[in-house]
Amino acid sequence: MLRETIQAALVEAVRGLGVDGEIPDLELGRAKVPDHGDYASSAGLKLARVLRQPPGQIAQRIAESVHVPDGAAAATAVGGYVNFRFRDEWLQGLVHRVIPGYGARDIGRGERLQVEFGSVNPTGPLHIGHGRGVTLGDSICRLLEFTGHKVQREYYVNSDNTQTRRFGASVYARLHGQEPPEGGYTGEYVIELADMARHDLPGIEKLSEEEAEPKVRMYAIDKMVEQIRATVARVNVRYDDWYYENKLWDSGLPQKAIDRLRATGNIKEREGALWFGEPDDEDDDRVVIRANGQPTYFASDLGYLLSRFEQRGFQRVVEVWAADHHGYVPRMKSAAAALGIDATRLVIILHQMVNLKEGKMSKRAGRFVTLDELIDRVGSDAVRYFYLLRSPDTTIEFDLELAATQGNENPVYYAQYAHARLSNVEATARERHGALPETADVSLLEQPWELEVARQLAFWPDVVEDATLLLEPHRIPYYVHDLATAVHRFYHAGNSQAEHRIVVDDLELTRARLELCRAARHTLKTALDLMGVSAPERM
RNA sequence: GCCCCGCUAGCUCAGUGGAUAGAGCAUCUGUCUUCUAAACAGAGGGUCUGAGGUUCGAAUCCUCAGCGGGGCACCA
Repeated sequence: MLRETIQAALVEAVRGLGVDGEIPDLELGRAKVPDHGDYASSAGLKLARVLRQPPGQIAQRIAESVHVPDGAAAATAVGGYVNFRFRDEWLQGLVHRVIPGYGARDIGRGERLQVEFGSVNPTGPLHIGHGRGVTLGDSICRLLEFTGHKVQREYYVNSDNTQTRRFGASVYARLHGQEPPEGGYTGEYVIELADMARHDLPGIEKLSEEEAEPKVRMYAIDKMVEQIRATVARVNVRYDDWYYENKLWDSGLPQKAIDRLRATGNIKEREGALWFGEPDDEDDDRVVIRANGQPTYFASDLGYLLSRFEQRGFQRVVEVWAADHHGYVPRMKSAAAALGIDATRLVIILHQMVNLKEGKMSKRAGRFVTLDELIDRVGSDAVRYFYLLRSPDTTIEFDLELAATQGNENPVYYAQYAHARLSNVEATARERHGALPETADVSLLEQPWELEVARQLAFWPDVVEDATLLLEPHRIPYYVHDLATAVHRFYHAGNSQAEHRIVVDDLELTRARLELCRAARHTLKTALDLMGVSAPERM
């Protein structure tokens, strides 16, 4: 990967200037102005103090001595900056080296990690806010898998908590033709679930409430999980495991965690309940076992930590949560630490909410717009593209009217169209020319719009690395857009001047341009795959 | 009151402490006898919420303030 190579060359050149101690961050990054080249570093400015020399002079000496392997890029000093520009020959050669899966690097070295995402209470259909979590989590998994991590994708199914009990009670009430209890679930689907339960659980109505409620609840939860599974599959989201809370209780891990924390002084008894907190500080204490003997969700989460970090041995766990759970982050971190688990192994990604312009969502009232409805309206590809386009820190204001009327102006088509065009032109070449030379002479790729495509390809590994290390998939659609722009220009050059078409009479030239098409198409496909968006061959 | 996120072009948003702050949409002007016009070329549009501070250098880091959203349960 070139960025890393240049960074190393830069450091070596700085050593050559006689700097032995720690070298400050030389700020090697993408040059923002085309005149400055492709990568730029403020090395001269950074070292001015250490070397007690003018920045321009330092940059000059670095530019003269720096050795970029393979002659990949040329260095020039401008002011205190050292700028690097790709050499055409290197860009041409790169085109050959782009194969399917280009950009993958073994960053993870086989690290076993779990990504737990989308785990909403199975008490109703997924709405558009949940859609953000599942697509974000799924793309994080795809990135990690692409970069040498061993990923397990998990959905934690709450089944025994207050919310799911309320849900079960609501279905039970409907089963008997009654209104759901106070604070229960009132959606139409609850009535449907009651009808299904009546059919699938013969005699359920005759049982006492005490006997019937758990059966009805588990039945309804299973039905909801089934529905959630079907919904996420529509947006290409896959899970390895659906981990049920009741399995956790059966394992005894929550009790084991509590016992351990009691020994460390993190579990305290007060007002008839068990609390978790710092041994000598009551301020942030949270209830683990209620005064009535019932455990809270926090008790199960303690066990869940042990399940993953100890019993199943994940080196790292990534959790994707909606931002309304942010207050829970410090508690989970301190719980992990108290259990003897290095808290940095627990990575929590928060994403902001998804709002509708028309008004607030309310799950209980059943007025929400479901993820299924959204997919029906705009299609899976657009759903994923739009969710992933935003940084997790930004609230999405979903304009349903606009989303529903989207056509040409939809950015997902821009990227897909580039892929389809490339596929089409390759097919056209086969039709028109039949057999082409086996190998391409990439040195024939010398037009600026051709080299620009290659230049974009050169940046792809950087994007993959940054997105992986920062767990920020939104970098991918922005890259896809840049690459698609280069592709469209490359293609379009042939619209105004026939000799610049990809398929021309000159077989050697055609072959070279097809090689560029192939490289760009593979990279577009790879990037779209990471987003879970399809790469059509025809549109 | 405390905690989290945001505030960048008319709108929606990018932007690892670096040079002249970008994109899409919207608006306006051009380009199909064509390998796909779902495209391309171009134009206009900015007090990066405000005030201090750190730094050779701040949209970016720190402090304070404002506005918007979210959270502060023996719910999850």
